[in-house]
Amino acid sequence: MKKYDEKPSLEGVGTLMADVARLAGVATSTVSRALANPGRVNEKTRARIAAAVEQLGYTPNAAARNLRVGKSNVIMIVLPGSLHYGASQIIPQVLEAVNRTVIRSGYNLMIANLDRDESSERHILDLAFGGTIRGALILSSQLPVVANRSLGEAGLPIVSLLLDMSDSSVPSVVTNDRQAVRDATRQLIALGHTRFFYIAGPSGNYHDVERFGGLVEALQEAGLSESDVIRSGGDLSYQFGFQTGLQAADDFAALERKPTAVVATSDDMAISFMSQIQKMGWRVPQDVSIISFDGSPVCAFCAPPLSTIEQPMEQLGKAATELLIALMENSGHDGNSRIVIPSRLIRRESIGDQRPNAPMPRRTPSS
Amino acid sequence: MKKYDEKPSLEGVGTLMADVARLAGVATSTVSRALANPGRVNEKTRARIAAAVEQLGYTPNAAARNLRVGKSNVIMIVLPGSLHYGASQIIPQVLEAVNRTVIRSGYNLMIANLDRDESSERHILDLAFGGTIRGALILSSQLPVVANRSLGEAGLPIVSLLLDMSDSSVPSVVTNDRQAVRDATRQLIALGHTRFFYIAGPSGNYHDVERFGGLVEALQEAGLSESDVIRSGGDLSYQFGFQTGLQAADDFAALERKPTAVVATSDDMAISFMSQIQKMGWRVPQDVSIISFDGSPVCAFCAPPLSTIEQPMEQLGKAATELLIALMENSGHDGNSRIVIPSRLIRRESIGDQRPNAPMPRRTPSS
DNA sequence: TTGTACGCGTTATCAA
DNA sequence: TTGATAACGCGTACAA
Repeated sequence: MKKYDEKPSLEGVGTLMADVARLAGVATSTVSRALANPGRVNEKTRARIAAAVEQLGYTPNAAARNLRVGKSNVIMIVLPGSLHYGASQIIPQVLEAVNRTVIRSGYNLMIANLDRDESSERHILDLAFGGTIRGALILSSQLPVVANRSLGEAGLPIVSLLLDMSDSSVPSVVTNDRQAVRDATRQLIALGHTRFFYIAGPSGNYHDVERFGGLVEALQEAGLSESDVIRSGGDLSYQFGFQTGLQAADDFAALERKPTAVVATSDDMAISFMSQIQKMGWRVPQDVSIISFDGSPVCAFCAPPLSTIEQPMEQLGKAATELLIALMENSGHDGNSRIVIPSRLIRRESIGDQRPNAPMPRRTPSS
Repeated sequence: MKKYDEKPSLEGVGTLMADVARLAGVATSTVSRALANPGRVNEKTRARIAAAVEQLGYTPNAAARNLRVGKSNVIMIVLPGSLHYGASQIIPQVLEAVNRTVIRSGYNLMIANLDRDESSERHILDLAFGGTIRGALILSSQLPVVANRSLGEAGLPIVSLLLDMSDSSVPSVVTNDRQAVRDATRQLIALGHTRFFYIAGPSGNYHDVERFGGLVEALQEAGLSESDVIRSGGDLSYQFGFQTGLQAADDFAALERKPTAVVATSDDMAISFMSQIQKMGWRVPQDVSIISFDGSPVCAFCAPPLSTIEQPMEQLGKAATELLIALMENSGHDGNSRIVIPSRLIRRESIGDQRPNAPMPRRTPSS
C-alpha cells in the first residue's frame, strides 16, 4: 500500500460519495443511482441517502463525473476582443441573458475573449479540445484556428450570436439589421431627407455590410443611389464608439454639402457625434436627423432623445443559448439553421422633418 | 472484459496521451512529465514528444487532470443579481479586467449570478463544493449560504471586489469612496453650495454608507450638518439607475427650498436626473450642480458634460484577481488584507459656482 | 432493488 | 532519465 497524496480529496470538499454510502448503510453505486435516477431506488433507502447527503453537506465532484461520463456541463461564450467595440452597451446585456438561460438549464458559463492574438486563440482551443466545454457561443466573426486544430473541428456544437455564419454551416441567431435600416431609412426619406451620412463600425464586418446594405436599398427604392450617402468611420484603430463619433463629426463638418440624415451603427457613436456637432453649431433635429443602433437606455436621456434601433438582446441571448443546448443534447444536429429576431426602431425626437413645408425651419449654422 | 461505453473518449477529442506516447515511442508517464516539467526529461525525447503532440493536435483532458491533482483552474466571479443595478456601466469593465488577468495567469473564468433566490445560491455552492472552482471573486455583499453549506466554509480563497468585507475576514479590494466624496463635497462647498441632494442606490449598502458618510463628513467640517442634505432614491424596486434618477427629479421638484448641489451614486441616475430637471426648467450648472459616480465615458458627452468620480475598474479588477491568485497559490493566506485603490473626480461643466459674486448668475425657474 | 467491479485520462510514486 | 502502476471520485454494466 502506498501513500500518494497528503490530502485525500479536494481542499475543503472532504465529503465523498463513499462517506454518504457508509452513513446510509448502502453501496456507493446505490448513492449514485439515488442521486441521478431517484425512481430506480427504493423510496426508503432513497430517503436515507438523501438524509445522509444533507447531513454531510455532500456535493458530487464535478471533475470525476465529467471524466466518467465524458462530457462537461460548461458552455463557453466567446466575446470579441474588446468588450466595448463600438457596441459597449450590448455585450453586457447579451451576457446576462445568456447566463440566465445557461444556469436555468443546469449548465455553467465560461467566458473567453477572442483577441486577435494567437495566445487567446490557443486558449479557446485548449478549452474545447481539453473537454472543458460542451458547446460554444460565438460573438466573433472568425472561428479560432491554430496550427492543426480549429474550433470547427473540435466536435462540439457551436452557435453564432449576432453574426450570421449560417453560410459557413454555423447555426446563427441574428437580428434583421438590413431590414431594420431599410425601414428606418424609408421613414427618413418620407420626411424629405435625400442626403445621408453613415457612420460605420469596423468596416467589412457582417453588421456593417448588412446595415449599409439596408440603407442603400432604401435609397435605391426611392430613386436615390449609393452616391447619396457619405461614409465615415470604419477605422479599426478607434476602439471606442465615442471616438469614432467624434471623428465622424469632424468629417461631417468638413463636407461641402451637408447631409441631413445620419445613420450611426452604434449608440456610442451617435451620442458623441451628436454632442460634437451641436457644439459646432448644428441643431438636432432641425439641421440634422440622427438614428443609431443598439437601443441603449441612455438614448432616452440625450438632448434631444436619440432614435435608435433596438437590438433585442434578451431574446437573442435566450434563443441562441436554447439552440446551442438543443444541439448539445440532441445529437440530431440539423445543420445550418438560422434564427432571425426582429429589431425595431425606437423613434424619438432626434428625427426631424426636412420637407419644404415642414413645421420646423431649417437653417445653416453661422460658422 | 466488458464494453462499458460506446465512445472511447470525449466527443471529438479523440487524441489521448497514450496516442502521443505510442507515436513518440515512450510511456505515458514520460509524456506527462515532458509536458508538465520539461526540464526533467531528456531533451531529445522531449522534442520527439513535442513533435508527436503537434502532429496529433493533442490537448490534455482537463477533467482527468483536475481529478488527479485535486484542483481545478477555474475562478468564479459572482456578480450581483442584476448586472445593471444602478451601476450598469461598471460591471462590464470590471469583468473585462478580471478576465484578462485570469487568462493571463493561466486560469479560466466562470460567471455566476447571485440573485436573491435559493437556487442561484445553491448553484454557486455546488460549484464551490463540487471542486469545479478554485477560488471566487465576489461582487455581492453576502456570501451564499444554503442549509449546512456556506461559501465561506468551502475551503477556497475568496476575494471581495468593490465591497469591503475585510471585517468579515474576506480580503477585499475597494475604492476610497468615502474620501472621494468628501473631497468632491469640499470642492462644492468651496463654490458656495450649502444645500445638498443625495441620490442613493440600494440603501444600507456598503457603498451607500461610505458615500453618504463622506458627504456628511465634509459638511460637518464646514460647520454644516446632515440636515443640510436631502436623501432620495434608495428604493430597491428601481432596478435601473435611470428610473431612480427620474424619481429623484420628481422628489427634487417637490422640495420647497431647492438644494444647489446633487451627488448621485451612479452615472445612470445622474444622467436621467439631469435630463429630467432640465426639462422641468432648471439649468445645470447655474441652478444645480451635479456630480455622480462611476466615470462612464458617456458622461463626457452629456449637456453639460457631467462630473463624475471615476471608479478605476481596470486596476480594481486586476488587483483583486492577482490577490485571489496569490491566495490560491500560496497557502500562506494572510487573512484580512484590504487593498484600497483611489478614485478621483473628473471635474466637468456640471459643477457651477454659487457664491454671491460668482461669474454666472443664479435664477429660479419660472414654474 | 442493490452490490461488485471496472475504467474514464491523467499525474505521481517508486523502482529500474 | 524512463517505465510500470496505482490512485483521483464517480457512473454503469452486470450479477446477485
